[in-house]
Amino acid sequence: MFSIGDLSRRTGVKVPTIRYYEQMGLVAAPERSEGNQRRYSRQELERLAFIRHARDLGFAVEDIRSLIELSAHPEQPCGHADRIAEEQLISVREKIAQLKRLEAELERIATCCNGKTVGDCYVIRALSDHALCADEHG
Amino acid sequence: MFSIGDLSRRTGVKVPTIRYYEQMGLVAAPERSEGNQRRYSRQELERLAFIRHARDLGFAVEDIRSLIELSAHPEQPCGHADRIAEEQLISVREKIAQLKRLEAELERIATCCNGKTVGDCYVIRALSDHALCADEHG
DNA sequence: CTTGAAGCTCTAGTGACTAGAGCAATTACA
DNA sequence: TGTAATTGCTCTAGTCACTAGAGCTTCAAG
Repeated sequence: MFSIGDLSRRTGVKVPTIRYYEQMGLVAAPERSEGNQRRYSRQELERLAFIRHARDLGFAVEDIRSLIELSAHPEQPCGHADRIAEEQLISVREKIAQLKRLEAELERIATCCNGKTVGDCYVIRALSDHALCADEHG
Repeated sequence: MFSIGDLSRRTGVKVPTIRYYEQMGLVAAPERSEGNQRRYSRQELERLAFIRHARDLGFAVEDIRSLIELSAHPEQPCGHADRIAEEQLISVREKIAQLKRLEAELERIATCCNGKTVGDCYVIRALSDHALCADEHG
């Protein structure tokens, strides 16, 4: 049996976050000690590790809920789980592409500032005048 | 003079967001028509375009507030504006690196699922068992 | 048996908006 | 000039995924 602090240390999920997940129904309400403290089993540790891992990978809490439901029915086809992961992959790729555009523009902005005062600072000018942008964004 | 809707169309910032920026003090409260509707000048249009652009580049509202304050003092050295842009560039690069790690793992997860049912689905297994990860994350 | 860490519940705050209710003003057209 | 559609107004509350703090109780070590 693990206390909520044990669970936190073992999974890297903060204590208030574990309680928040319980409130959201992502993890079930565990047993309690006589003094009303949460006591977790190994199974619950594993579920929390699963959640942690999925959150690290950027899955939304709602997606994680779906994945958990799916894993509770191991006899069903796994197409749905696949689709969730693929959608996540697509959205990660989009974010990367977007961020690379930002990187390019920020590089241009941040490295070209030869002005000495704000009045001729390229950072400010570039943000003021969209025409200075090399590519379209937003 | 522009109505809030004009401003929205010209800058791509949604109407409620413009009002929110006013509340946050990012844009000044504009003149009002006799019937109490907001009326903006070209200067205010330009400031909003600046904000929009900076938000697109991922600057936090607080950073934008700093940049606006800086641009109000064009005689000062621009090192601060530079620093904000450079920090932004660093954080964008970190996000890209992180997302690339996610992409790699999601690719592995989403494309290797040869199972027919959830019970042997790689997506679920990979999320359950961090040991299947090729690299560390989180 | 005491002390200090860890736990409990509850409320409220974060950032950057977004949505909706219930009105008032403006604009386009007849 | 009338009227209907559109746009605007304020205000409150909701979103996501937590995080912080108050004020109390329980637990584990010495």
